[in-house]
Amino acid sequence: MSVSVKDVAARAGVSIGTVSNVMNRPDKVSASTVERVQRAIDELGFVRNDAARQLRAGRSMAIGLVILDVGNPFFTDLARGAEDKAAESGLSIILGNSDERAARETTYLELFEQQRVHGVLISPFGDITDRLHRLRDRGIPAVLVDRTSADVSFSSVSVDDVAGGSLAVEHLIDTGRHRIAFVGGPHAIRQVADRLEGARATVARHPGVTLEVIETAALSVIEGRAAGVAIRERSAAERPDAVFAANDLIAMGVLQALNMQGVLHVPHDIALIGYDDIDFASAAVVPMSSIRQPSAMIGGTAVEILLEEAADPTLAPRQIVFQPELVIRESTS
Amino acid sequence: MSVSVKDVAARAGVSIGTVSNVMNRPDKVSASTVERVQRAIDELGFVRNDAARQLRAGRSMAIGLVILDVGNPFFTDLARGAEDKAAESGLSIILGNSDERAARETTYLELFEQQRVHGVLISPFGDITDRLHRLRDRGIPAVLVDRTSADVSFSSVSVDDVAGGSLAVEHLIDTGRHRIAFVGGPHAIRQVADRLEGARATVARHPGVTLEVIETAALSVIEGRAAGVAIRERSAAERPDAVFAANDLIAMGVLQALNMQGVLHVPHDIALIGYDDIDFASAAVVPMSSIRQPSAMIGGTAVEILLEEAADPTLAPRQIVFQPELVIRESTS
DNA sequence: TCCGATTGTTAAAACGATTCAATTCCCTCA
DNA sequence: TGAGGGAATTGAATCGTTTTAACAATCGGA
Repeated sequence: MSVSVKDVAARAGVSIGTVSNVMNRPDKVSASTVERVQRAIDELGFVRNDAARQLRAGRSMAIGLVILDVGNPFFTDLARGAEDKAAESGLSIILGNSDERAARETTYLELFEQQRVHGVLISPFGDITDRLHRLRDRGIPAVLVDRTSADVSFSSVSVDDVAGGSLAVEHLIDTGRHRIAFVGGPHAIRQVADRLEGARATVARHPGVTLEVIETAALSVIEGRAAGVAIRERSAAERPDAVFAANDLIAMGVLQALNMQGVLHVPHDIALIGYDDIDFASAAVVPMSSIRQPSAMIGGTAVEILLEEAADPTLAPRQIVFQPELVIRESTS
Repeated sequence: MSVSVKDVAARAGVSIGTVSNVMNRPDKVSASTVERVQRAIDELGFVRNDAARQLRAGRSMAIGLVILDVGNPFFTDLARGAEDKAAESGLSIILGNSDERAARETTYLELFEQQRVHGVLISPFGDITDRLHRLRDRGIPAVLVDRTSADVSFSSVSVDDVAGGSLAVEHLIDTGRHRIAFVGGPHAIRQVADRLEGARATVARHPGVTLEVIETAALSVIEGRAAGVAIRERSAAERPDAVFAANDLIAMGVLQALNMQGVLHVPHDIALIGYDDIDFASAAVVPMSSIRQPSAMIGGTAVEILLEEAADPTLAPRQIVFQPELVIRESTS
């Protein structure tokens, strides 16, 4: 059925070892043989069997990447950064979407383990340190992305979310807001918790400013909209005068809800700032202020570290932390 | 280093064949043996080697999916639909982003061929019919997504883009517009060409209505913005009074540009309608009218067809065409 | 002419799981 | 009691590639 090196070797009148050499170390083979084998390959339409190569090599040329949400441009940008960097070394990325569900996260890690991937990049949701240790014991390194590791034995590439939370709230206070609401969740997600922590710390430094916390079940537009509706329906006295959303999707949902009846106006009645600075933030009903993260660079850097650790497993883990950046647009001015 | 069936067999005191049976046909093995082998597996932390399984099986349990742009929510929704459906049969999806570049598209197809994937779903960019035929000759079926195949020997799942184009322009004309501009490109992308064709046909049926075509280099927010700036800078007499964008990303870019100086107002000065109805469309500066496509269902249906063809290669190819739906929002009222 | 080095090529042994024909064991029934 | 049958298990072959040790051929130098 399928054509193998054996067929190529027969056709070219050489041994299968030589065919392999032509593909992997052409310099070890005489020019005339290379040419002959190459012609046989073309004529037969031979395509290497990756499974066989992997079996022999002991590991695959793919990197597993698990992200929290494919619907979030922040993560797709991150994935793109990772993909580009991986391609430079001839590796490919297998993308898994955990969708903020522990079961799916585990499923992907099992899959990657079975595939003997080159390494794993993960934006963790559940508690997976055991699994990551197991992977490492098997020679598969892991790097956490968008998250500093609680377990410092793993490298991580992240953004200082506490600083980002501060940056956002500081800005809201600077523009004269006093009653701030934080919208986002679940708090089990470290990024959310950190952003909230930054917000809390900053509020604490400013007497007279209050912080209300509205927890959502997920970081999605839908959840944001629900929270926004709840805010809109309050009396003016009970409403916050500013909302800090845990990410831009939540922020867009909140914005939609506030805007819906035309009675509340952003930023006049309520200022709004998001997080991630996805492309769509600047195109929103009211162009949204946000906290920018270097998403593609996070992905690229994570791949770099992963490859270094794959090459030398004794390397000490590193924690790379990028600084976020405030982007001011109409929603807070 | 790594623990294999052989180790498990030794530990459990059975042959490797039995270990394999425990994993694949437990009913063929006595309960006590199953239990003993299972314990050995757990104790040793055995994980199946996928490469070896694949090598033996002849093909992998993954489906390759090539999409035009991961940054476009339409495609990530489609991918999610495909992933969910594939998971039901224990298959996984390997996602490749061609980024509207023929070279990348080819690279992914080569990769999938080497991986002996179960099948390929592709939203084609370049001319790949030869490659797809080759894949099929090797027993790898392919289904085109979001695109009717010019080559009817392949199945496809798509949306009637000509009808969608008509729907959009019909609506613009209904709301009193006469000078319509179509923004999008490259025209080499079939979806773009079809939407334009639908637009043209509709305009032709309405005397007095003109259609101008502005071609962009890609279907991105950036490209849309550039086109929007060009429109904004024209004199009022030369400006169109409506824009039909080939997709929502382009539309959002156009919207940003028109909105920028605050001199032009959507929909008052220029009406705007996009295509795809991505989540962000309703959250735009001016909530955008759009043409909705059942993105997740396209992905799911494509996987279904693919699996059927993989099971029975003699099946006649089918062309599934969904109908698009007009969604009216502020940008055209 | 012979030796050692160099270059090109080969044959065979992995890698780890699956599968299938062959074997063992035990039970039942005539 | 012995033949026949079913269930459980085994052993060996197989998938397609890479790798390595061994071998052959060629050549320059002594």
